[in-house]
Amino acid sequence: MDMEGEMRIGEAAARAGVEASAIRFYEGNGVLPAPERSESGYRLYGEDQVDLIRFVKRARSLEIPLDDIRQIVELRIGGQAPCAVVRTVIARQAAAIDARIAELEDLRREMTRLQRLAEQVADDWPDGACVCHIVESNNSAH
Amino acid sequence: MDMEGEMRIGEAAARAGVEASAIRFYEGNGVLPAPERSESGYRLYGEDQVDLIRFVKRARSLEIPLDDIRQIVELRIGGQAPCAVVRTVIARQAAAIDARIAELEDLRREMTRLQRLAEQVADDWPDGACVCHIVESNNSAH
DNA sequence: CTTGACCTTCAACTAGGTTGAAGGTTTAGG
DNA sequence: CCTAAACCTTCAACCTAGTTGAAGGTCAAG
Repeated sequence: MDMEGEMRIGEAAARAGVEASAIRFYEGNGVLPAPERSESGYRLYGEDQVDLIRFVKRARSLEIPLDDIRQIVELRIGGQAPCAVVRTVIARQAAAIDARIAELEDLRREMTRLQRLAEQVADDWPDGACVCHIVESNNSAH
Repeated sequence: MDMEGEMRIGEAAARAGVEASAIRFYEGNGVLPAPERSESGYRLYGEDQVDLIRFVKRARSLEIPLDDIRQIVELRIGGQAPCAVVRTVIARQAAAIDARIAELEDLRREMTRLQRLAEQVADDWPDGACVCHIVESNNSAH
């Protein structure tokens, strides 16, 4: 019942929904283990490896850093339950996302302020008014 | 009245609030013009150059791409009013920020869902329950 | 036996810088 | 005068997370 190594990288990539180059990149960076090779040197993957690739894809779609993913994958491969680490990583990522959203909302408010300022300038000198200085004249904060 | 080139890169950087290495990087990438040099090869900046560096810093703090900033700086140096481009760039950047915020809010909702799922699992099997599969079991969307 | 699809490795590119090595300059103090 | 600190120079490597392309090997079909 040795069903290992049924497919090459192209099919594994298609099944997991990533590009083959991404799989090679993950392997090269220690995120995924080196798979079997055919006699001629082709990488060969089984269903379980495809599951692992899917896991990495899903985690990346949550924008979790590869360093964190690598840790979790290592535990899984080592046969240990990565639950605690998964919880920690999710919490950390949630916090990072919150922080980034807050940052971007600040920026967005600032952009709106600049746009209103630009309109104002256009109202004051309607004929080809100059908006050039609205960016440099407001170095407050950030 | 030749007051050009009163300071070296360190002071210019300090006055503009950036690192000297960033100024060299901007110059090397055509965002800032090459400044005068002293006999011994040191870069020399005047107040107007410092203003230009401040402008770049301010624009970067709005996370405007260097390509856009370079365009605006080129117009300014060429003596042309960059107003129209500034308006366009601000609008484009505002749209980009909106898009990114929406993306991150989706992610944030997904993280919250995962965290609730993890609690649920912990409730069902309170003694060292396994959360490992909550990430890989939800490949919907994204 | 050739064509095309697939695979291999390695290197370069993306954005926006930071960090460090190896070496030259300037300035203040002894 | 000499030296040590602080400053400057250029160039190269590193960061994230891959993608793209070159040069070449493998394999099935026609």
